[in-house]
Amino acid sequence: MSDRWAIAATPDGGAELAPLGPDGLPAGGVRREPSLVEAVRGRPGVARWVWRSTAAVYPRLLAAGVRVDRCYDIEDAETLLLGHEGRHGEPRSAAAALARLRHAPVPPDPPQRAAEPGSQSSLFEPQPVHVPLDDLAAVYADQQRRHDATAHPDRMRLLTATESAGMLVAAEMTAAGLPWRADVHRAVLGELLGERYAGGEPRRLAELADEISAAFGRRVRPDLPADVVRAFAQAGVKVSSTRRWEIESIDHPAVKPLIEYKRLYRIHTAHGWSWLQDWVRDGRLRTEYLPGGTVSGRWVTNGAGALQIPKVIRRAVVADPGWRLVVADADQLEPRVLAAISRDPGLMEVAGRDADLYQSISDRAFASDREQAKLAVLGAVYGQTSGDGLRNLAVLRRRFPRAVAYVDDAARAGEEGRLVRTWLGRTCPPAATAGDQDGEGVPQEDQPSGPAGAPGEFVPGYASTNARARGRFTRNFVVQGSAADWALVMLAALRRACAGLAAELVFFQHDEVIVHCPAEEAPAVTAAIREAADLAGRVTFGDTPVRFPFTTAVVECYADAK
DNA sequence: GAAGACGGCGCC
DNA sequence: AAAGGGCGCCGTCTTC
Repeated sequence: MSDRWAIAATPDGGAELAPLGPDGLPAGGVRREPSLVEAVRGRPGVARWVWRSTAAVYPRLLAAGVRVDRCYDIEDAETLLLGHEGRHGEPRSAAAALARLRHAPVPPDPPQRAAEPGSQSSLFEPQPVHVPLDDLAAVYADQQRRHDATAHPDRMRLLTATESAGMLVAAEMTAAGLPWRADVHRAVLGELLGERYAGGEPRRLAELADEISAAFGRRVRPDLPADVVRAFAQAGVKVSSTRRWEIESIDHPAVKPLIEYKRLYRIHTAHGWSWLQDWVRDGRLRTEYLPGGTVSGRWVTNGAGALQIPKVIRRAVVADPGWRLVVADADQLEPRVLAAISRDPGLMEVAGRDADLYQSISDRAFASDREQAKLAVLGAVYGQTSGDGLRNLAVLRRRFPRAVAYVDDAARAGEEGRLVRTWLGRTCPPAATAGDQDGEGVPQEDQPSGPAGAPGEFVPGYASTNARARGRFTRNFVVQGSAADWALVMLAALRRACAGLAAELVFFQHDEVIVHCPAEEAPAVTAAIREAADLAGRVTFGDTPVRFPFTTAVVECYADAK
């Protein structure tokens, strides 16, 4: 049996499929079968399924109990390849890719829609435009050639293959759901917010609002920033906003209850009773994971705000009876990634140990002040512009010149309007936002774009402010995005390691993963996570001494992991 | 009444 | 001590 097969779902639930030859085109005749699910189930020897879109095909297979080892997601690869080619805005559907290949009019992409609570999500929507299998294969074969034209074809192939694996992980996590105890969640809400008055207002919020009003000497609505700013002004305190960092140093009796109100109000509105009603069913939090949903390659979720769950609410994440949660958190991922991509000798040396990286850096350069070292590193990665961070950055630059030069170069590229890429080749979108001047982007040749910033009307200070913001973005992009590259490779390896176990991946959040498994599998899962991290370091970044340790915990409740 | 901007804050 | 990067989602306010 050929190791790669292409498959296309037909509108009646059937499939067209064919084995692919070395050129990526069908090597035998195209078969038509009445059931997509049975077509895949009956061919366990296929090493990689090439299909239009994982989100469109795989949930149906999972619902029927069919898993696949590997896939190649044509529309995801199209997105990555277009980005690398500096053509971010162009339609990415298979139909569009085919039209470009045929020099035909290119159809726009169908609009995305947000998840609605309780719906089965976009994953079960009907196919948009049916692309016949021969045409799909033609697009695939052309994509293989386009990989060869990139700066690092081997890395680009790894990127598309790995993000395809990520699509499988995402569909499986979406189908599995995160174990969620609604009764525990309700108990936490009761403790924090008190019982609800008629109309849904929690007692504790009402009490805090009263305290705040009493402190100001008049009725104040703490959920209205404008009202709070006015109240402070009447009390003789000028504030430009009611953000916590701005008001917390003010000496006024309203500050303490106000900050507490904001904390609890947030929990009530974003992760309270109605959230529970909307997103938790049958003991699982239901959301949809979207790999590569951000420009840097980080994932997003569609629905439930599942990557922003407050720590206090994590008490509701509890393993099934007899099962455990293996919670694993990569230690100081971003500076380790910076060491690997910059190949800075000093930083690689400290990142070559499992010990706390910020502590190691502070021992070398910051008189053992870990917090200062951490702020300096984050300042370098985020583009800090003022304060202590700048002085610390100078220290960092002296000790780790290549690492700092790497992010400085990325920042300069951004300020000059050039493209930057992650280690594996994910490319940041050009500065000009969709639809204005310069629209069609800048192909490979990284041309300097004259005076930095936007063409068009010139407002003194405006262009340079934009250029600096752009520099901070590209500076961060190369590190955050390369960390996302690594995380994707790690996830793919971990998924493979869990294939023979009952264990399943149930959560992934940038540098943290949760596996739900029978208690007796927990040691094997823990070992698999460490092996996946090591493997990902080697596969992603090649031959470097940099290590990627995880902090792992085997717990029954997520909140006990930290 | 729907859509979008904005302030604010949770997570990494 | 100062207010950098990436997101999603909420409620309010504004606009059409």
